[in-house]
Amino acid sequence: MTKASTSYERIYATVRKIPRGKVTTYGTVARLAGLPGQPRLVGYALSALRDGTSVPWHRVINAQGRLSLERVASGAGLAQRLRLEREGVKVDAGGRVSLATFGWRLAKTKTAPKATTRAI
DNA sequence: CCACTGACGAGTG
DNA sequence: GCACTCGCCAGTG
Repeated sequence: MTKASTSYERIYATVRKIPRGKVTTYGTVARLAGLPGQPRLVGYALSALRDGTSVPWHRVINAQGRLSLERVASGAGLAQRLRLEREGVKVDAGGRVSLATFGWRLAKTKTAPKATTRAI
């Protein structure tokens, strides 16, 4: 991987910075990774990941507050939902998450309802 | 080299 | 809130 230092590394590094109990969007990750306007690359990079990865990809959802994995109708979608709930993130029946509440670096209003980050 | 697809975002109706 | 369109880059046939 000497010359393989693709933007993927940056994306993975950014995703790893996401604190537990919080979620962020592809656009935010792309921006922090130094790839503004390239949210697709984030999704592409994450899709290249596999089980056992040290990257909390399940904390990355789309700007609509929905789990992207549900879109591809994959068993991973359910796994992501369980992982998020396990971290204290409430996931709607439709696979939607309240970005205003659990959005990392996205907290618009003064929401931040106490630290939902409870012991896991 | 060209065309299609894909874990997306933002804008419009 | 939902559906459609366009734009962005990378991988595959």
